[in-house]
Amino acid sequence: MNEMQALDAFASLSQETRLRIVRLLVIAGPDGMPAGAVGEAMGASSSKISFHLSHLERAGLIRSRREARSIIYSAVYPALSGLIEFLMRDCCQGRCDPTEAKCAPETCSV
Amino acid sequence: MNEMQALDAFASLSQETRLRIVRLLVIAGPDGMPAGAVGEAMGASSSKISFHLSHLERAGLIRSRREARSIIYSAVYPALSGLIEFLMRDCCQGRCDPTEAKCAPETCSV
DNA sequence: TCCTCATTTCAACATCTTTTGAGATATTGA
DNA sequence: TCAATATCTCAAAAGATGTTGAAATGAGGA
Repeated sequence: MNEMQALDAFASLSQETRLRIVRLLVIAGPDGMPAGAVGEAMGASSSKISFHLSHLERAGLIRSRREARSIIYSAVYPALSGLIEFLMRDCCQGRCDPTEAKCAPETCSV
Repeated sequence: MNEMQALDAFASLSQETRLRIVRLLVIAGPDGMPAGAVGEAMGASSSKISFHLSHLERAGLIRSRREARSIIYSAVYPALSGLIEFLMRDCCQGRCDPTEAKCAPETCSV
């Protein structure tokens, strides 16, 4: 995960419809769900959903596969968890380990 | 952390200067650093830095305290780590625990 | 008190993002 | 092959966000 990827990912997640789509797909699990079902869950037009789904896919947060007539979208879990790793990298100049537990900078400074 | 707070946080992190400020403050640790030093590190005008610092503070990702003439900014760690918790909530319909370790949905579906 | 330093505020402008609706494309079953 | 279904693309309009430079505020020291 580099800065540019992180920026794209955060931009993707900063939009209400897209954040909801990601959470829906996180809950759905690795099998994912078809674009149409996502659209129905969001109550949004197909072009709107398509726009947001490709935005999320370009950012690497979800991916798609075709299955018969449908295109199935699913969450890319490592991309999501990689975001916090990127944010917390070098936390407190390396004096604490944010991957071990919740980063507790009170315990690692001075 | 609710949806609106998460949207604000992600929007804050989706801008290059702001993402760099947060990473700088994460590395700086809980003591933080004055606005002027942040601006110098970014090579940006004071009004630009001030705009982005208040954006981040409004989103709850950083906070400030006055110390003599300077205003010292520091990262709010729980707000940062709360972001992934929010994203991963109910992951795979609760069949895996994303806070325990990296969420491994391969092991929790079907 | 007055001056200086550190930071914030403001308004105008430029730029980027999202929504809309119409039409295009791809896959399957009759 | 044709019709039906599922999804995507595109351009224009609307809306949101970031940048700039000048002026305002607020704290501390002479």
